[in-house]
Amino acid sequence: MEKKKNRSRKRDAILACLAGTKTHPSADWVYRQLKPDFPDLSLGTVYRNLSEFLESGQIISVGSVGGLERYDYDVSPHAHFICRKCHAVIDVREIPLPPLPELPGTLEACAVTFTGVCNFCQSASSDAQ
Amino acid sequence: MEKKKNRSRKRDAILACLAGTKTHPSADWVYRQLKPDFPDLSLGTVYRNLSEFLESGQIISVGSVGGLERYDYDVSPHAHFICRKCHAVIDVREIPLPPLPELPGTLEACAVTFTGVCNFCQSASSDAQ
DNA sequence: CTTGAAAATAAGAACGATTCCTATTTTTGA
DNA sequence: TCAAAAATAGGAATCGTTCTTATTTTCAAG
Repeated sequence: MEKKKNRSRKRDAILACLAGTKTHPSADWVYRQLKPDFPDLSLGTVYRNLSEFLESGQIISVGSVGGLERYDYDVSPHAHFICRKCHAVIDVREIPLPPLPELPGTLEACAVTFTGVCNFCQSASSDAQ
Repeated sequence: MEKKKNRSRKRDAILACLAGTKTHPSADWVYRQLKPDFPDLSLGTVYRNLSEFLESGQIISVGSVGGLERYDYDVSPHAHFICRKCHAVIDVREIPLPPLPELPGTLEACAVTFTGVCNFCQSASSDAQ
């Protein structure tokens, strides 16, 4: 028996915030983004709603990047490139997944994550020379 | 100019502990594992040494699983299956990586992670019926 | 339009993993 | 044997996240 959900302007705004960016934000980023429009928004509300979106499959988690959980509105299959310097999370498409091997359990999700230094940080550090 | 490293019996034991298990342990697991043999071992020492091993490339991180960072002595290319119920991390081999697309930065590492419910938890929950 | 029960929230306390700090101990090379 | 450098213990501090409780909002029924 699942609980009835009431409408909430703030919940809508949190989801819209995720939908409207490609930055794969953290809870805090969403909070700071919405705070001007919702001066009494609390960080706990952002966390609670993000958790609910996760559970209902409306969003996915990119995992913890630099200690901050990052979220993604795009639930379609794609990979991520994560910069270990600036912690940018960038979509990587056109990754044809290989035929899956036998797994030690039932598969629910698959994440492909590349790590390195993004082009921006790369040129920034060569400038610094 | 890199710093000279002195020998340390505890550091050796921490690395050996990782080398001797396939459970992809957390810092706390390593700590509890070694505490009987090193009664004055402190958790900070485990964290510090794990960080140093990470930085020197002697081990890799599996990422945060259920809020705990998990480490892997096996640095050869392989994937992981993570059970969302018991948080087991299980090696998955024979994943031929697809030809890589153009990436938005320099590639340093690639992680392939499957998520689901492991066979053990699966049968445990069907028993519970 | 009321009204009351359920749902959502704000505010901040609590929690827990990890990092940091400092005095002490260990290691190493001379 | 000795002194400088490295490593550690112990515990405080940090900080992302979760939890608690009193208050506010939503919504359906009357």
